[in-house]
Amino acid sequence: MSADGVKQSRRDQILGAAAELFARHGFHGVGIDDIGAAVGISGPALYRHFRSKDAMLGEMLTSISERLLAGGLSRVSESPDPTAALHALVRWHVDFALDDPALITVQMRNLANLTDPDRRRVRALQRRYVEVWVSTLRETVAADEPTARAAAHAVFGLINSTPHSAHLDRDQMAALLTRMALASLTTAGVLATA
Amino acid sequence: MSADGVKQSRRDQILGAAAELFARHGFHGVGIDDIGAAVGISGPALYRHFRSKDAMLGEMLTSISERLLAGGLSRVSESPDPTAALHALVRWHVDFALDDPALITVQMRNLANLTDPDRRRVRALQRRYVEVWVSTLRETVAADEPTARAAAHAVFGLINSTPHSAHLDRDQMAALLTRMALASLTTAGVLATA
DNA sequence: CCGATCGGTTAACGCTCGTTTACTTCCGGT
DNA sequence: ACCGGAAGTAAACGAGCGTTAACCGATCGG
Repeated sequence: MSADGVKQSRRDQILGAAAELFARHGFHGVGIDDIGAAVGISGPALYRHFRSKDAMLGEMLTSISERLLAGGLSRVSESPDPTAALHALVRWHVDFALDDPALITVQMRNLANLTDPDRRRVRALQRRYVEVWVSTLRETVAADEPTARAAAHAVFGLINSTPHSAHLDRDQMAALLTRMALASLTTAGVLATA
Repeated sequence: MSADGVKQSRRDQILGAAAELFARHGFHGVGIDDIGAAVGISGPALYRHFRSKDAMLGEMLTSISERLLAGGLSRVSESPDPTAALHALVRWHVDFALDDPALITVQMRNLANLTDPDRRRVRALQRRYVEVWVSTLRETVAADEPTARAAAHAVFGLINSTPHSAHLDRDQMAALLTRMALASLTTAGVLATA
């Protein structure tokens, strides 16, 4: 058992089940026994894999934020120009939200339930991710920095609305959200400094 | 004490404080003592005004949903044509979100914590509100019904992002959100059925 | 003047739930 | 064959919290 292939899968299985439950019922609305039951073991057995319930949420949100940031940075760096970068960012965020609706929901709603050091870590990562969007926006449309920041948050809200409306199939939903996001950001006069 | 002028103010004061706390820490993250302390009384005194903690959330969300629906219906009925109605709806929702960020946050995040009958009531009201948007959207842009529904939810997400980014002053924020929302909905080709 | 009611207090109860403990079982390496 | 650790279980503990109980002062209509 030198490598961590199998061991990791158990941790990831637990984190996945917990994410689903946290998304549906909220962090405090889910008991340790519920999480255990969701992966076929019962209750305190989870403490063989995580130090505490808080640690589970911490690891979950940290990993989400890291993945978002890493993906955003790589999309931007691989884009030939700022406009392409903005399109790539939108697609990246849309794909993430559609592929992991539970994770996106937990990240949106459960920041407040993090432990203080975990919250600092996660918010630092989130700030850096927002910064990627802000600088890309400032290069593509003429917007002052606070406006670009507010617009970025607004687009996150738009894209992250995915869990609340699953009535379209994945591809149509992706196309719709992408078009709406780009229209809200790039339509002439929307972000321009008054 | 036939009229309810003063008595209502105490209830409303409690509901306002509770909304603020629920928005910041989540329903289960707030104790009955915290709510009491926020209005200067302590703990169980709240039971002179509400049957239970659940009842507080129920009344809060029901009243939000009723206000949203009533406002939406009246804006639409007072508009001369569908395009004006859509603009009025956007303005109405933006104003609501900016004036009561705590209420909007609670409504977005704490539906799951409602009692079963309360949740049924609130979701029925929300469905009717969405329906107002869907029918207005279908009259203004050529969109099939599922697309219009998904677009409505997406715009709610965009507008409701307000609590997460207070870096602009109210009027600039209102103008920005309104422009972004309208652009995402009315830009040619965005909602058109492929 | 009086008594009921309204709004508040503190103390106690009881349940839920995260965490710990003690014990078992299985399996891989020497 | 055997030892050790990984992974699981059931039971107990302890804190937190929603709710109830018992009690008290003020206010106001008759």
